[in-house]
Amino acid sequence: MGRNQTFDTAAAVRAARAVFWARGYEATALPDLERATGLSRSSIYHAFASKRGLFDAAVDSYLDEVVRPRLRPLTEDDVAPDALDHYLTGLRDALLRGDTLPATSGCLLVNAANAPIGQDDGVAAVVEAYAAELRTAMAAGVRARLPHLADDATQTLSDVCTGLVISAFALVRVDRAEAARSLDTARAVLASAVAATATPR
Amino acid sequence: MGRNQTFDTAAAVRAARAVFWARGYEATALPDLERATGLSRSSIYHAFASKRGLFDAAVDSYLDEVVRPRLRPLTEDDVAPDALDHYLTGLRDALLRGDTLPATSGCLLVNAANAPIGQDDGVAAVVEAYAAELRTAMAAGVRARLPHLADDATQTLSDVCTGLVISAFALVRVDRAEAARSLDTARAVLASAVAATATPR
DNA sequence: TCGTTTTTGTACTGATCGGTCCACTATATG
DNA sequence: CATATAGTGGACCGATCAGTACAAAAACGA
Repeated sequence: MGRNQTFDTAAAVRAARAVFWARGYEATALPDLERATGLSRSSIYHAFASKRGLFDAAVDSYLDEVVRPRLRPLTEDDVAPDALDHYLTGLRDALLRGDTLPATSGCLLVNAANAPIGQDDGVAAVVEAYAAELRTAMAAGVRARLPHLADDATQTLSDVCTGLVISAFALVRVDRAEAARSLDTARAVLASAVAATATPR
Repeated sequence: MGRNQTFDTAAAVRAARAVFWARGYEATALPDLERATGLSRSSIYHAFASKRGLFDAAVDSYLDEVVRPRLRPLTEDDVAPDALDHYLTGLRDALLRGDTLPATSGCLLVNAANAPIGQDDGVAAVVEAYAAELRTAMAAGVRARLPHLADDATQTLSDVCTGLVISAFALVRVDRAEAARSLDTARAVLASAVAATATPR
């Protein structure tokens, strides 16, 4: 009983997500969100209770629709040997590709971590979990490429990749070339580890 | 002729710097700056012309009084072999040391890069220059430790250190342990490069 | 003493912020 | 039909924002 919702919630969240991604939580004003979603303020508050509620929905959708799809080849049951290299080159290309959101605005969550909203316990927990997810995926990629590597070397290598991915995100907004270099460095480290294992001197 | 300035400009900038560092440019309000500096709004505008002017002064003082002193052992004419490891452990300890500004708020410039103020060309240029300065210092540290390393390996190694330092800064606010891990990873990579060079198999 | 500069206090501007409220219309079920 | 929910529009709230204006006081050199 009662009227059905006419707009697509997921689409509205995606539109809001783009604004939060590009401008950050604090700098995004209600009129921006009304414009992006095509919804009136009343509808926004009806559907999401608050600006913060919409942001939380945007973060969820960011993880589900942006982060995890890109990470999938590294999180599935069997991981291809070149999956990690593909991830790094794919991300590199994305950061260099014109005016896309990743290129101009990096990572929604890394941005949030270094903004006032990052001090919020809930947001901090999400970012922390994201970093852990990233690190697990990197480790899977390293293991797929170098199955016989010692555990501590595997961990160091995946921590290197994780850190360089994060630093790439932290730098894109200001220096796209430096961000790409960061990802190339991760690939170089990986390649030299492979070379060292394949042809021990 | 005329009254002399009674307050210490450098001290006022330091006080403002701490607020910008902890809260970011956008979230810092004029009353915050009045409280921190002990100056009235009139005096602030008289001395620094604008909030932005004070921020620029804070950034300069951050580079001169925070960044470069810590980097000095790596930027002087002759660099000690263990200077880079000292830098990394020193930074690691600073990020873990209680309620200091680096531990709670990371790096003023990395924070600025991921905030709306980072879109400003002037600020972006400063952050870019900072990243370059960091990378040069890391390279000097690597060369001091491994003088006979090939050029490309030296560059990769210093890029790894630079990236892991940046990622540590990008994560402290949200996950102090992960940030420390990032710096430990840099040290581990460095150590294994040393081991590989010292005892080639 | 006289001008000059520093510094403060206070009040103000115009704009924007997130959020609320309400009246109204539209569409669904029963 | 009644009733419940979806959605809009617009006015409004109190708070806050960066920045300005102005007068007064305080400390300096000449």
